[in-house]
Amino acid sequence: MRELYITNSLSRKKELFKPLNQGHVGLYVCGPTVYGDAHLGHARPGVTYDVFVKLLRHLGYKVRYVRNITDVGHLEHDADEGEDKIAKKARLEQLEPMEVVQKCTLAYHEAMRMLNVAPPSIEPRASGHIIEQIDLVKKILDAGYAYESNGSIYFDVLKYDKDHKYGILSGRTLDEVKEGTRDLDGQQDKRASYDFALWKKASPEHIMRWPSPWSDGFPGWHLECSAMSEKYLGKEFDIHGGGMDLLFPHHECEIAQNTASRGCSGVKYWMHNNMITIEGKKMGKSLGNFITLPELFSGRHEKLAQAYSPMTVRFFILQAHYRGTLDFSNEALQAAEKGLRRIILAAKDLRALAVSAGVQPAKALAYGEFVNTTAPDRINASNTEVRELVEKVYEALCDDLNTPVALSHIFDAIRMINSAKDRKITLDRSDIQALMDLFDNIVSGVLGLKDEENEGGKAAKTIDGLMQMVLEQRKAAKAAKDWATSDRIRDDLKAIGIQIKDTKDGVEWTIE
RNA sequence: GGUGCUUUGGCCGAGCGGUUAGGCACAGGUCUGCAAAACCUGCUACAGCGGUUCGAUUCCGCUAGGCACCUCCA
Repeated sequence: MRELYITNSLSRKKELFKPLNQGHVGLYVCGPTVYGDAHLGHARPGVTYDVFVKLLRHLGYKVRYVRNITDVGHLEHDADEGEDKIAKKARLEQLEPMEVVQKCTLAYHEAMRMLNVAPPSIEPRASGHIIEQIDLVKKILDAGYAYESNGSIYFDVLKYDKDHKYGILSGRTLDEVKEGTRDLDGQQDKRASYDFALWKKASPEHIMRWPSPWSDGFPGWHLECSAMSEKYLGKEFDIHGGGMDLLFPHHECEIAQNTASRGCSGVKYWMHNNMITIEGKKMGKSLGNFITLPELFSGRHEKLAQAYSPMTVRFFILQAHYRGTLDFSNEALQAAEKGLRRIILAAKDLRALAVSAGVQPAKALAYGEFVNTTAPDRINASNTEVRELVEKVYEALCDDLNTPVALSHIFDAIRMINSAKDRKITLDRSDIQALMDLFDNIVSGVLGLKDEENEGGKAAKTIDGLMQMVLEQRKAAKAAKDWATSDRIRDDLKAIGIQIKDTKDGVEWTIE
């Protein structure tokens, strides 16, 4: 199997990926807290880990991809004292908390589907794993790394730090954590400000509550990922992913919980995707720069100059490396839209080339006759060149999922395809086959870039038929040198968003 | 305040101790009845100041700006 390197947040270095079990990968990614619309920020990990999983599967791994839904325990303002996000939303909208959860989960799924993000193998919910979480709390208590206080259970960070060292992922020492932790009101139950809740006793008005040996209450936020990852992937698994903002404290606490309960940190490789920023700043409700995915897809937001299709958003995300921040702007999205279009059109042209594969173009010239001597060598495509190019794409993807570099090589392939279409170069059958494989397996398969226009199905066929009729008219007009009519047809089509292209091989058209 | 990251051409965004990333935009050309598309060509940048080196955008230090985490966040 091809070597794959990923940046492990634990070491902050690129490491060769070695699965715990030959040929199998266990991957856990922190999913959304379902209390609001899916937003631009959700698209990043969604797309990133989707590409990662598709790459792993394409390389031949069997992947179990677990992505959770947080539907309880995630509190506002402070991890221990705030109101539950979902309960708050439910109160505001006068819904059952589970109605909020259902509504938001469906919306999230729909947004992911539109982005061509495949569903995970397992999508467990925190509320469906209360028993496992209570069990985990018991284990941590038994191991002596937690204490009960007034019906709530807290993790004893100080004791844990003495035995195991707290902060291995974030690179913080306990002293640093102490200094950075604010002292808040209502923390009297905790021995130290940096201790975190494993189980919280519910106040009388708190509606999301479950019985436990300690109190009627609810699990701490960090608990669910430890409990569910162990249940579905085992005490130790390969990769844990999530957004960089979760690195501390969420993932740090997971490691502490895992180690305290199972004796090992549980995760071999930690992967973190960076944030999408808007005007250089992280997206957040308080900053007023919050864009949801439905808004993005419809263009209905004051910051949006137009609507952007899901594929445009996907391509936009893939044009940057997942570990870097990616800044949203209309200019960047518009550039992405055009870049994506180029890929989609090239894919169509390639299919057309493939149909006639093996048939040398009638007017094909000898190599030297058309090559501009000042032109770079790359237009002189050859078997080796296509093969090298495909190899580079794989290399880039296996080098810590470097999608921007992979795309840059794919654009080189597109230049080849276009040149072949223009008969500036010739591609033989094996070249075309190799390029077809590249587009099917990587562009469409792994990167998940698909032709959105071609999804209409029935309607597309009707339009196709109509277009043939219209173009027939135009052809007749042209034959009669009735340029006024042929131009009018072209301009009228343009006005309704259909663009005509006269090529050597006939007329092509695209919907803008 | 603590910790970490970052600063690339008009815009987005890779990368590396010495060789053109790529996309978008822009300009010129080829093709075409015209146009569009496509193709070719041009645009060669790495915050500032020092240092290491035969050589630094790439390593080190300082200065300036930006960001993230430390509080819920993908």
